[in-house]
Amino acid sequence: MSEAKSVESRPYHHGDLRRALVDAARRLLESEGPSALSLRAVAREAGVSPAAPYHHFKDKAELLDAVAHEGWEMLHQAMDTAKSAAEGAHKLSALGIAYVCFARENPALYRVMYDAARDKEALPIEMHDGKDDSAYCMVRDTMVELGSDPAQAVDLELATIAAWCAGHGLAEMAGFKQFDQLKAELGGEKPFLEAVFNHLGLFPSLNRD
Amino acid sequence: MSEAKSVESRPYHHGDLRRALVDAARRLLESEGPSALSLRAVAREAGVSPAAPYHHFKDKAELLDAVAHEGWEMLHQAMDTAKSAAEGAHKLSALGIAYVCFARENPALYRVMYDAARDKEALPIEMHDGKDDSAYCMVRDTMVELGSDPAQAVDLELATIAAWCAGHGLAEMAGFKQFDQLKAELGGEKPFLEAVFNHLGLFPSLNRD
DNA sequence: CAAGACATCTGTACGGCGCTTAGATATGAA
DNA sequence: TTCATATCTAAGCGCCGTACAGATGTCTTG
Repeated sequence: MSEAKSVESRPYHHGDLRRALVDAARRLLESEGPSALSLRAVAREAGVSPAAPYHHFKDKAELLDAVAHEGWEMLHQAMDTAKSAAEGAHKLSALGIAYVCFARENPALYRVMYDAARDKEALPIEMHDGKDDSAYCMVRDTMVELGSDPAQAVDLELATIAAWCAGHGLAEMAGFKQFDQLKAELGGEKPFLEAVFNHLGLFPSLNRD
Repeated sequence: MSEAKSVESRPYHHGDLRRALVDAARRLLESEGPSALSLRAVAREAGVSPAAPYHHFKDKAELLDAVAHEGWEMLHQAMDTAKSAAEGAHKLSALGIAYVCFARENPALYRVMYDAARDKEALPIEMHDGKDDSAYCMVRDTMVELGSDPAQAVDLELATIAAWCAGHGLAEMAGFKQFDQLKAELGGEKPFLEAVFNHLGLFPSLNRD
């Protein structure tokens, strides 16, 4: 009874269904794509009845929110890693590249993430220790580290917005067939992405060196 | 029999149902939003049975394609008008503003347009007289008019892509709540959009004056 | 003008969907 | 042990996209 079956907190009589449902959703998302992600299919994949998820999520959107949330965490981590690996003025473009690469490597997940954002009309803001720890905030912080004046709050915010919008746009369109030839000429997708970012003049420090 | 009932080409016995369906879809899109746009609802709005649309469209996606197509035409026209109204170096940012404003004023339509593009993994290319007459092409042409070297084909294309991606990203995110305060500080949405575009350094001619 | 070919539309049906409700079952606290 | 409560199942509602058979109107051809 009191013995822990697997890791921690197995609150009730079926295991941790909430966790299992999110995992099942991510599995389906990868294997079948976003259009196959029905609540019933997720329940099926998790081996429970179609009504079971409603004890853990108010509705389908709330389940997708949970999936999206994990996506944002993954994106944040990917950007964090890329920033650490880059040097000085390259940190900012490294963030952009990491952002777009994440979206391109996880297209279905990225779509769920932004569908949720569009519905809520807001990017997710993740607070840790009372501080905004979102990926968006990370871009702004990096701009300051690279020389943007934090006292010029409006300019700083506008530059961050411009950068984020460009990243999102590129993330959604990098796979479009129109660009196939250009990608081939430039030697693949990653060089293509870097080249596009180099044509964005929003990073003064980028243009300088 | 040979008398024209309304304008031209009334091919058959119910009128021009294809036209009526697209109109009904656009009406529903405006009044109820994209989530209410079911094939059955469109048929209902047009006053026909749920199966009738299948004689004019292969499936729901094809109907939405037709709606999206009209959206792209409207966007193209809005951009064309804006370009004509602007002077010299301002033509490019005028295009960007017009693009984002169109998306913001027709959010549901814009969503249908890009959902279709994402599914096809391609922007629509509209040919007239054998020439690419798409809105995307219009941006590239404008860059050339403003001094970009058409011989540097790769650079020109990259700059166009960067500009388009930034426009799309901003179009999707301009309504996010995170930006409400900033928009208020800047005196509304349009000044906000202009400010973001000014922070995109992709337009050398923009930065110059 | 008659007759058949054809395009167009309706009626009906199928399976899947999101979600609700009622009832079964297991868990944890008194 | 009892009982409230959390969790899950079974069944069902109305909606969806789509298919198909048949009715109805239009056009062509003789």
